[in-house]
Amino acid sequence: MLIGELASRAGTSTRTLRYYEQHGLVQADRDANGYRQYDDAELRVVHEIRSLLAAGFGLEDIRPFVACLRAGNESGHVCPDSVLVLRRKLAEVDGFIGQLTDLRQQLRAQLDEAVAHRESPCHTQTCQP
Amino acid sequence: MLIGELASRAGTSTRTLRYYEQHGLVQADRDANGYRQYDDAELRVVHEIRSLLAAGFGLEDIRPFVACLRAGNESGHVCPDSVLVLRRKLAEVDGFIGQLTDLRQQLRAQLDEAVAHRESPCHTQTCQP
DNA sequence: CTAGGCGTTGACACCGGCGTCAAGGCAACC
DNA sequence: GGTTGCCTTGACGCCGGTGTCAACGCCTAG
Repeated sequence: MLIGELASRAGTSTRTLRYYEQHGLVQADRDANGYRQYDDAELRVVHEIRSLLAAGFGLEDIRPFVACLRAGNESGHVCPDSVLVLRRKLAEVDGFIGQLTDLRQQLRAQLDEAVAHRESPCHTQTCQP
Repeated sequence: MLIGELASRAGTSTRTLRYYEQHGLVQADRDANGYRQYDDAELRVVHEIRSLLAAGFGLEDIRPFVACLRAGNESGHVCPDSVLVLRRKLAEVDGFIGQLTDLRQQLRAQLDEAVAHRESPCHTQTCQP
């Protein structure tokens, strides 16, 4: 399979595939003319990468998942290294949710305050005399 | 007040202040020699910008808050335009929290799955014969 | 032979809020 | 006059994943 076919089958671009290869995530043999030749298994790898990226992982984090797939597992998530990354990400997400929840509180408070303020004697930009 | 003093009083850098000015958020008069001369009120403006940035707003979003302060209000949050931005941001944050919550669910599920998998016959990278 | 459709590498652009360095002017003190 | 320390503008770098263009090679069909 050439790069264009893999790209369209994976729903992405050739640019993207070359980028993944450059970062050691996707592998390709070369034809005599220098064209990349892809194994069918690479399609799965690319799908794994795409879904993890969509979930907010970075390429570095994705590496162990790909290695896990290449090691012959049905899923990229079952290897110890992948699990470590999953745990770390879970913690990150929890922290992030916490921050956003705090922020949400503040925003609500400021909104309420602003609304309350509007009922008091005029202080706003658009007050009419 | 010169730029260095404002920077240290506001806990930021001169680069940052010039950047804000370039984007129309901070204002300065000029001395005869071209030096920026800041009004005391600008310190407050810079503080407002810093805290909103820290809360995750972008410079564009911050503009109305600064305008509100300049209009003589005690808080930058009380003007209609600011309130619009606050509402929009609140909605964004809610959406984001929702996405992260979904993601969290998926991560938990994948972790649990991986752990369950490890108890079944060996499929992982590091299995010993 | 030529056109066009695929492949190759290399490099710039983007976004946003700065850090950081360059090359120079101004002020004040020794 | 020289040093030090502030100021000025301008410009590149970063981060990450990708779009996009350039300039070129390969292959096939008409």
